[in-house]
Amino acid sequence: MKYWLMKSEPDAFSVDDLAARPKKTEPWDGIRNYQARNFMRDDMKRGDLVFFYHSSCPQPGIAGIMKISKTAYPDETQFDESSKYYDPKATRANPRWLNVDVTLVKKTRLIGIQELRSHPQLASMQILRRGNRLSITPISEAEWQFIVSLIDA
DNA sequence: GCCAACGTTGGC
DNA sequence: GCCAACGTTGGC
Repeated sequence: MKYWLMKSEPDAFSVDDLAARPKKTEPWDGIRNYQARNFMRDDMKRGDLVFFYHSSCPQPGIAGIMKISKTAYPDETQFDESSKYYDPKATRANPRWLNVDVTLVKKTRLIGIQELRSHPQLASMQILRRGNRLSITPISEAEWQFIVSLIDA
């Protein structure tokens, strides 16, 4: 079992949006970065735990905990010409992009990026590195446990 | 709105 | 296969 952090702009899709979905479950679609796709394809398993991170917003930070409820399968939006995620080079026979399904475990208090930065135990988190743009990053077990302890504090 | 970082594209 | 140009991300 692994731990992850996945970013979303809350204007587009927030933790409250996920909470409102049937079964609190949604495909995590629209990933158009190969490294992030490969994490989903190669490393994510059912039951893996994920921090839901709000980015590009007034209060960036961790806002919830999710779990992976379905492993990677082709992202429908790549075939949809009306979608902003449409990819003309993708075909059903040869899909380029994948998504997993995520299910909300719980909303958390917002752990802001400033709070995350204030803890030396978290200094090596990829999300805190300058210029980090990767929307899916692995989290170590120690980092996971530490952040969970912050949530409960 | 600024700007640093970095992935992608395309000409050669 | 190199690398400059360009586009996007995301914190501030």
